[in-house]
Amino acid sequence: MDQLDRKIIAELRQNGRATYAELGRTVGLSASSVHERVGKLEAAGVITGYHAMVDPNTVGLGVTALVGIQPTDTAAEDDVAASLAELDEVESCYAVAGNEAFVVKVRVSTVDELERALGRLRRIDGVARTQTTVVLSTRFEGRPNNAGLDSDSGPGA
Amino acid sequence: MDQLDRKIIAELRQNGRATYAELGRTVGLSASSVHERVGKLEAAGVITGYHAMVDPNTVGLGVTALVGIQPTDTAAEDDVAASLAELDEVESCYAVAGNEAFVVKVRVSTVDELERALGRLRRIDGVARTQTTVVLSTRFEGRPNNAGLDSDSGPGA
DNA sequence: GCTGAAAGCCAATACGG
DNA sequence: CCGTATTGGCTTTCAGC
Repeated sequence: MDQLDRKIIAELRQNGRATYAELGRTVGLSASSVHERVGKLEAAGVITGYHAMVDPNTVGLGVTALVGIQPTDTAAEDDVAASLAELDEVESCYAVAGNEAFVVKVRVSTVDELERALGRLRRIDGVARTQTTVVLSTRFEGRPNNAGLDSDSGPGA
Repeated sequence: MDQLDRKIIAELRQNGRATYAELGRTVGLSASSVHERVGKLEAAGVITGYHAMVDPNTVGLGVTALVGIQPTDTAAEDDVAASLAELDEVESCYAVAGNEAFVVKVRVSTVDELERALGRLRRIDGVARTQTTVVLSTRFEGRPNNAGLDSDSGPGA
């Protein structure tokens, strides 16, 4: 994992469909060298996949909410997480410190759907309470954070 | 935006590097038709980009936190959002309903770095208070939510 | 809007330094 | 670990339906 790898990663985060030839031109390597490096980065689990980003509003997912989940005293967190994973509308799930066991991001089409989704969340075994924060607008999201990919590991590190 | 487009989108969300030929085989179209459809989806803003996903832990970003941001009474929210966007460690930013104006996701290398990042957040003009929730583990994240991409627009819709 | 064909480019592999 | 070479597949464009 040297500077060249970091440049390749940064480029692929920005353009996941960049060709090896393009990447080679950007970082100053041959396409085959880039191919080899990317293969190793994938095998090492650094690059976990490539995905098209879709504007949620254009596919009928205009309502987003962040939902804190308080478990019952006897709940097994892994079981709760597994149940959360089964709900399509739960896009992300974080186990957190604090009063709540999890914070999940939920995306649905309408406020009506949100109500139904929250009902499904509360019906999960081991879920005691939910606390919902409605997202009014997404200012930016999933932005490439290159703190670990530039020359230093972040401001003031 | 018909069923074929939805299948193409679902496929590209899962594999952003799928070739047009592959997509064509999956959905039952020629590569050139897929090419044309994808171009239109990109032009229409449905597909906003393609990105490699990177395991944060492997690039020195092992600490994640969700930070609620309470603005001062006189703060201009757009200015605050713009300031948040200038910080590399802020990966996502949502304007939310409730006590707080924003919830942001912060990713840094260490707890020390988190402390410094929170200091930078609080120093932003218009930020009165922050409330930080440390993420203990990411169970899943950014999962393809195909609620709007399947035949119906979600469970029970 | 889809197909099929043609030209150039790329992916993937193998091999040599 | 990197570069060159090769083969087959793919992208991209365009004519035609």
